[in-house]
Amino acid sequence: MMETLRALAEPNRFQIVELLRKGPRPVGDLVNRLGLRQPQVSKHLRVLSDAGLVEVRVDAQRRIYTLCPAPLQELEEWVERYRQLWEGNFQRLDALLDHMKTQEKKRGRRKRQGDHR
Amino acid sequence: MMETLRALAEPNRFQIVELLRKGPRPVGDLVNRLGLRQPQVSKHLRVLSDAGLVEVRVDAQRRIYTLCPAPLQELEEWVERYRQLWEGNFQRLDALLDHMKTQEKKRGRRKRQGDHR
DNA sequence: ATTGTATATTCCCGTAAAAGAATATGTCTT
DNA sequence: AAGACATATTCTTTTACGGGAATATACAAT
Repeated sequence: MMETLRALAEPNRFQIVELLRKGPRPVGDLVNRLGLRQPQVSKHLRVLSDAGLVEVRVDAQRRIYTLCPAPLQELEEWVERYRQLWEGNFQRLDALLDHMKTQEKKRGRRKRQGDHR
Repeated sequence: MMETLRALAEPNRFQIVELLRKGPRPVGDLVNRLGLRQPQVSKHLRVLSDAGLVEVRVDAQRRIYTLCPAPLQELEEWVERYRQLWEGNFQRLDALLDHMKTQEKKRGRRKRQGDHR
């Protein structure tokens, strides 16, 4: 998950992923579309590959890169756990309770020292 | 979008977001839960704030941070555009066609030079 | 066998960004 | 008013990472 995010957080890699969304592409293709030089593209592809975001298929001298669903799927699942945020504010409660609990100690400490607020 | 990803890509900030998912929290609370020092937490919160991921509510000396839905919602929408990836492989087609088009030029060039493969 | 083409890798450099330490700001308590 | 407390900001140091240039690898074509 962290690795996925790190990989996507770089603008050029993000673009690569966007391009690959439409389908697999060889490196040269990507080099043309992005304004980047071939070595940098290869390097970015390496990072994406390490993150499991892309896979290579070898076709003679060409390397055809394909987007991998898994990490994106994971990302979606993760962000979906945040739905409650914009689907009603039934959060506040436990957080506030939790917060009050944290304050207890300090309040107690103060009382012990004669806090008569 | 890019800013959201950049912000989330840092492990500690990611943790902060995870913590805030359950509800708003003051800074000190976060400092306790993460193993971080207060200034770093404040700095990370600054980045998250700049990315629009959190908002502050002032409560006396406390600053209560709350997660903002919008950027996460955007992120979800973005990743949802990738659903087709794991919901059937009806992609390949246009990509391949596109790829073949790119190859035409070169093939033509080779032919002109007497490519009799 | 030689040349050309597609891609990957290595090394170096500059910059951005994170951690550490110290300090500033503002509010509360007494 | 003085001290404690919670948080933010600044400055410095260190580390990570992306770009550039050169080179390596591997397959293709003649």
